Amino acid sequence: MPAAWLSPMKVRFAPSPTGLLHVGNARQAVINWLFARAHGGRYLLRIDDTDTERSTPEFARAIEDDLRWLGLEWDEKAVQSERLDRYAAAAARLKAAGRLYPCYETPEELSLKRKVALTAGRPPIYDRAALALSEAERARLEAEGRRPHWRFKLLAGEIAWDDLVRGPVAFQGENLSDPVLLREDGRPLYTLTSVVDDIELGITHVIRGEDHVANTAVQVQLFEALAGTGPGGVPAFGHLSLIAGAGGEALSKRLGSLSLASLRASGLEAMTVNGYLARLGTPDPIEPLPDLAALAAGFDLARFGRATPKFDPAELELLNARLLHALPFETVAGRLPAGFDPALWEAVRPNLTRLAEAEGWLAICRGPVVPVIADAGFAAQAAELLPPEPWDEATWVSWTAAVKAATGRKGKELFLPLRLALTGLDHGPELKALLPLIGHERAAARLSGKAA
RNA sequence: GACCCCAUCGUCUAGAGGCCUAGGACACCGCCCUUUCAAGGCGGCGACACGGGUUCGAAUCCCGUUGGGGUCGCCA
Repeated sequence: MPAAWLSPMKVRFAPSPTGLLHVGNARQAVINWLFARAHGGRYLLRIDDTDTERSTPEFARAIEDDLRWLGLEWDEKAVQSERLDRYAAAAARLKAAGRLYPCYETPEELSLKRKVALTAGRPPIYDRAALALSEAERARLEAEGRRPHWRFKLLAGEIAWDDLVRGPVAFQGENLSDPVLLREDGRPLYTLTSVVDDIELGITHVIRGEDHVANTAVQVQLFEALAGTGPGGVPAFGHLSLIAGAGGEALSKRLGSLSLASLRASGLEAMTVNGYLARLGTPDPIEPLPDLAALAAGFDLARFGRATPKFDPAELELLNARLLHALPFETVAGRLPAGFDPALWEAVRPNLTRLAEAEGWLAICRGPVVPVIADAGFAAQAAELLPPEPWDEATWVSWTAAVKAATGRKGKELFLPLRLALTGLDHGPELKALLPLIGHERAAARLSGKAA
């Protein structure tokens, strides 16, 4: 019996709806999805909206729209703001176990402490002053009207795990700061909610950015406190390197136009974005692939390097064009303007950078097109030689041969004026494919200088 | 500032001491094909950050320098 059946793999993508999805987030989403798909696992979308000040339903909706556009459908969805009772229960257990302790410093006091530690050359780790408070002191603070926030008491000693992408990673508990799990107003914080959900929703593999490595060290102890160390306790972790801008600048801080929504609005194909994000940072070629299944085949987390790759929008452009050039008609038919057929698509496809450009070529066939004619005599002569319909791909060859024989023109002298007259442009798809689509009536009119 | 990670062609990377006069993909350049563009075929340009070690031998190991990234929130 396959082990996967006994303990199905399950991953999650957990965005916080405090902004639009950007390429960095999207990369995590794609990679998690592919990982689940490649291993027959499940994919959970978790909306991390515990930051009530910054989270909005609009952003949550926009994120879901972006994911659907990419094709990253989720098997399950959880919303943290609907699970507050779970977090409260977990916090109660931690308090009972003596791992959660009340602290009374104000944010101002804490930032002062950090500043002092920093200038003294010490790491800005919480000094656990609250742990030394006597019962009487706590009572006095409470009497002053102070409400506590609660910290998780970290254990000293090594915290180690075998990272799915980074290999062995180790931290010393004493070098870490006790994380705040409950705010003064009682709201639970990410460090807690994430672990509670990972346990209760059965997450087996946590794949996230390397900005979370230190969190993982802290959360490993939380997993152990809440779920134990046995199977089903601490999940496996993989920390992907973050991506940088083309200039090497950190991306997370300069999202700028790199939101997924802007990429989508610019007319890129979803598979262009998926393919680029799934391959960047791996030795596998960034290549046009028809669908997510093709990307999932051979997907291996271990292929991601530890260095920080650069995200280059120009690569996206190139990939999009290559993708379009290989796209079968059936795949895009629904997104093409009415009037497109396989023949026109085949003719036009190699000239596209963006799918939206296809419409322009349809207009060339349908008209009206204002012809560009430099030599009216030549054009008229060519019009005379137009054979009667029906036309097919051979028509162009036989017609231009006849024009060549009659006028003595050849090469560029022959072909460019015809293209200009027929399409109004000096470049475009092969005319042997376009001519039958333009048809006799319009071709004749255009060659005689009339818009048609 | 402290701690962690990283450092090979323009870009993504292969490389786990001799197989490397460093391989691939994309980009770029040239040729072929071609009315143009694209596609395709063939070819070319192009890199081990720097300095010390270790070794018979280093892109590969060690130390340092420099550069880049990350973390150090009552954000996630």
